[in-house]
Amino acid sequence: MLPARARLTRRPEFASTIRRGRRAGRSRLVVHLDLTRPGGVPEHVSPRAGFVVSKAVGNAVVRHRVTRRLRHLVADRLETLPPGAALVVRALPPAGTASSAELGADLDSALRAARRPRNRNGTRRSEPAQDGPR
RNA sequence: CGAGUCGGUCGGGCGGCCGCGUCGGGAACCGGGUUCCGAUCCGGGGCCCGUCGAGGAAAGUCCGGACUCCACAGGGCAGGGUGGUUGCCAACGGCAACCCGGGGCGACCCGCGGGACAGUGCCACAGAGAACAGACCGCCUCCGAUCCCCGGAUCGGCGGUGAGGGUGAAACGGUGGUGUAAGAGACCACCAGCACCCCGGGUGACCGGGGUGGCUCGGUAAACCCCACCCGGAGCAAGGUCGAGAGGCCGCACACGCGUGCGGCUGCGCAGGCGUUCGAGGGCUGCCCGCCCGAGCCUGCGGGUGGACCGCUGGAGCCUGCCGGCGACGGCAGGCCGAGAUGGAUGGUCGCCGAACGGUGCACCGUGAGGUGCCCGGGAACAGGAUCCGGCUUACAGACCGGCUCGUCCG
Repeated sequence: MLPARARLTRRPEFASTIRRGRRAGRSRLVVHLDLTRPGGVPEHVSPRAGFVVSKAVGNAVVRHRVTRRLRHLVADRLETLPPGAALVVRALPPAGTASSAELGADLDSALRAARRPRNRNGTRRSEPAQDGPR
C-alpha cells in the first residue's frame, strides 16, 4: 500500500484519470497520466497513483503479486511527477509472468512517453497491441 | 528388510537494504475553543519507539448455525430437504461406533443402505419369446405320402412339450428321483429364497435356532409416487448513528424592487393514473380461505446527496494436564490472546542454505539389476482473508512421526 495521501481511492478519480489523462501503452501495462488538475483540487497535494489489475492477468495470487510489484516501482518514481498529478497503471495479461525489472522498464518508457508533450498532430497514436474487452 | 493399510504434524529456512497497515506510547508542530497571556481541553497529519500482521485448504460457495432486519393468526394445498441403527453435536446433508451387502489372505476399504404384493411408467441391442412371456431348432403321440431288408428312415400336417440348443445383464429356482408318448413343482426329498409364527440374544439396526405355508412370485424409486421426520423470508451492500443536500416555509441583515447572505423548521420538484371506511396499497414463505395494518400508492420526466463512524473481531476460541467414554465427544483445573484492511496492508529486492529431478563425472559395495557417498547442474506444490464459526467438496511439490497387517530372514 502506498502512503494514504498518495493513493487514488474513489471510482470517479479513476474514471476521470483514465478518460482525461494521457495514455501510453507498452506490452505489459498501460499508463494513464493526468497532469491537468481539475477544479477544486488544491495544487499542493502530492502526486497520487492507483492500479488496475483485471482477472485476465491471473488468479488472486498472481494479481496481488503484480499489484505489489507495480506499487513498489511506482513509489520510487512518484517524486518525479509534478504535484497534483494523477496516475493510473493498468496491467495487461503478460504482466502476470513478467519480472520486476521488465515491469520497471515498461513503466519508465511509458511514463516518459506520457509526460512528453504531444505535438504529433494526433496521428499515429501508439495503441497497445491488445486491449480487448474485460 | 520388503510390500501394504490407516491416522497425525508440517508445508521452505536465515540474513542485508528499502517499504505498508493495526494497536499502544512519546517529543514537537498546526487548527479550534477558553483566556488579558499561558496551562488545561478537543481535533489533525507527519516523525520516533514498541507490538501484532493470511491458509490447510484463506478456494468452490455445497450444507448447518451465530448475528441483524422483517413477520409471528391460523387452516388447507403446493414446494424443498433428509433416509440402516444407536449415539455425539449449538445445528447439520457432519462425525463416531455398530448392523447389512460387496471386495481383499489380512490390516482394512467401498455403498444417496426406507418402501417395488398402494398404484402408474420404463427395460435399449440381441433373441422365437422380456413380465401373469415365448414354439426358431430340437423332442413326443397321432394322421397322410414315399422308400426299403416290414421294422424303421425321410417329408408334410393337426396337436403336445418350457426338460435340451442358441440369444441376452436377466428366459419364471438348483440337484437327485417319481412320473410320462415326450415332458413339466405335476409329485417327492434335500438345498437356496419368500411370507408368517414361536424361542433365545441385543437399547436398536439385526443375529442364531425351530416350525408352518404356498411352490418361486425380475429389475428400476439420483422415474413419477408412497411412508417417516425436518424446514418462515432476506442477508454485514444485513442493520444502525451522525452529517450533507436540491426544493419549500418562516425570521433577521443589506437592498426601492429583483435578489444576496445568515439562522431555524421541513426534507425534492413537475405531470398523469388509482384511492381514503363503496377502502388504494402493504404484511402473514408461494397459492387459496381467513386475519391484521391502513392513507397514501404506482408510472414517467428532471434534480440533489451519493461522506464518516459503528457493526468489526474474545470466540460453540487455542494450548497443556487429569477424569469419564471403544469412539465421536463431554467434564474439571491451569495458562494464553493469535489480522481487521476498505482501489483493499501482511510486501519489494539482493545474497546464502536448500528437497524433487538431471549428469556421458569420480570412488566404494554387489555375480547382476542396482545401491551408497562425493562433485556439477537445478531450483520449490496448490493457492491469499473481507461479519464470524462448524462441516463437506475440490487443488496440492515434498518432508517427518506413529499404529496395524502380510511375507522373508535371524534368534
